[in-house]
Amino acid sequence: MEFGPDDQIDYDGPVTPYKQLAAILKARILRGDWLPNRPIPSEARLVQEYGLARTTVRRAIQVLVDEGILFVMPQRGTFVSPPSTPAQG
Amino acid sequence: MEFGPDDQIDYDGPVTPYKQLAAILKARILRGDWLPNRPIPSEARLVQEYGLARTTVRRAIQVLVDEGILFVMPQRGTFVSPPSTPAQG
DNA sequence: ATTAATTTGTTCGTATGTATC
DNA sequence: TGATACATACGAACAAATTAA
Repeated sequence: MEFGPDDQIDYDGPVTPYKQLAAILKARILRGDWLPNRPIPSEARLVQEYGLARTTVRRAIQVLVDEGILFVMPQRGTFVSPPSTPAQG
Repeated sequence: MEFGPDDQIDYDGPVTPYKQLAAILKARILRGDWLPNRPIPSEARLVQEYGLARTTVRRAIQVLVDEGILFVMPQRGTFVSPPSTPAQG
């Protein structure tokens, strides 16, 4: 068994909370909880939902932004990136 | 009663303090004081608790890390390794 | 047009760990 | 032994743009 993205944060675990949240959000996206070009819950909402500080939530989001999974529209929200369309095959 | 890892360090004994501490920590882990994937007390805490220098504490921890009993997550803490599950007998 | 609420952006301070010198 | 660096987390506050009423 290994560390997987549950729905709860393990504060005392070896994996930092922001990495846990990043994994959780990624899993939820892949699961289809939020669709491409659709916003994920606001930072404030995620703070509530997972009981984390906003800085921690933002760090998790930044991870997924760096991975190209999310993109941010300032003052509008954070959205699920559309599937890569290389060459428009 | 036999010779075993007590809770106190014998500075005048034949066994070096860091080896004594390693034995103590190992005993406490096997006893279940700290569970798998859970952090053991911080280095600073162990320094206080056993009255040892930090270098000594770290040396003791390194022994158990080498034995696979502990693993360190930088900037996070030192954790008890999960039980090896070979073949899941 | 005003106002208020929402949402991301930014910064500061405090605390806790290990890492390093 | 002591000091500093680095990574992480929480809390709070404020700015700026957007949106809704």
